[in-house]
Amino acid sequence: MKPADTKELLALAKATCVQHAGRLTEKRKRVLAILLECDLPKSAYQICDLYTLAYEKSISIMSVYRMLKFLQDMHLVHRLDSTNQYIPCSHISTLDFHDRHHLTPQFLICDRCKHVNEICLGQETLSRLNQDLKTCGFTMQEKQLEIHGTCGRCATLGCAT
Amino acid sequence: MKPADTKELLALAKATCVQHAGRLTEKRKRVLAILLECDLPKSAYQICDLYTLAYEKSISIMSVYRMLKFLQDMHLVHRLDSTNQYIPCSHISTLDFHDRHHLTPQFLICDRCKHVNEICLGQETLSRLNQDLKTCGFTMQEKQLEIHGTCGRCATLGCAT
DNA sequence: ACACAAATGCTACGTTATATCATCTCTTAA
DNA sequence: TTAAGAGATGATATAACGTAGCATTTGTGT
Repeated sequence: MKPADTKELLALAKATCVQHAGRLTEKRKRVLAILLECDLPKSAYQICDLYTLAYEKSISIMSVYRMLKFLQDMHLVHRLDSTNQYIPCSHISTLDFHDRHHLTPQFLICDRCKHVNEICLGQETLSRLNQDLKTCGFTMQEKQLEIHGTCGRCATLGCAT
Repeated sequence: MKPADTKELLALAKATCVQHAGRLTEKRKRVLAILLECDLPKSAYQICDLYTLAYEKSISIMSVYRMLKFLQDMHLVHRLDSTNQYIPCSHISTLDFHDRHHLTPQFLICDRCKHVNEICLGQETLSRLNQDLKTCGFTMQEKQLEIHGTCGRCATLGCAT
């Protein structure tokens, strides 16, 4: 169920980096590639291990964190604060940094199978939510929302935890 | 801007624990008291330090985690997953465990002043949100939502980060 | 007083993350 | 083409967050 080929996505990522004066070095590209090939979100330490396995060359955890930071700055990777994990952006193939949608993603995190679905809530729902928050004087940040629950597949299968 | 006296809240907490077959021991009470006296959310390690300061007796971090776990089970304390911090429940003075509202709080976290406001979104907003998620096949968990942004006070003051 | 369960102490360990300084590499401009 | 400088990576140390497992103490009911 991959939306596009990893190679293709890496090429697009490269273009995006060039546009934004960032260098998608070989190692940074490898870290992104690892995430793109994963079905599930990974921790920085897991990425470190996968890197060593895949490229037969170890990399320090420090470097991994720095590369993840870079990829986040380029909007190619998201960090899930509620689980301390990282996933590739679902919109690499359609990256458009003038579109604010991509800056305020919502993540549906299945607590059973751990899959994450990056979505954009309906405009109406969002404005209704913002309106609610406004009555508290609160302004929602242009920041992701992490919603935990059960995905359709797991609900259907009725699979155990 | 404390909604009620700490002593009073501790008494209510005690009653709640008794109702639910939990023992609010002296140490657990102290941990809760520390949180009740704080304006801002605290990490487990901060609570550990505050305990030592306040009671001139050190406590192991292990114990703090266990006490926090107990207080969470009693719904007296919430953990903020996005920041690894703890806050007292805002509803201690009105605790009613038959009311599902208290089981699905939303937290408005100000990224400037770090204050947290525990709210309950309007029923209409929530159902609209759930409806949106349903189109993705997703079912939201009976779990808190942590929303980051700027509180009214900070927005007014225009204070810097 | 005894027996039992719950709570706490204690030690060790595992995971997540950052600080700092050294080294390497790539780009640019003289 | 090479020197200078910025950016990227290496390497080491340390801080922050969290759990496992077993020993000891405390509290409750009989």
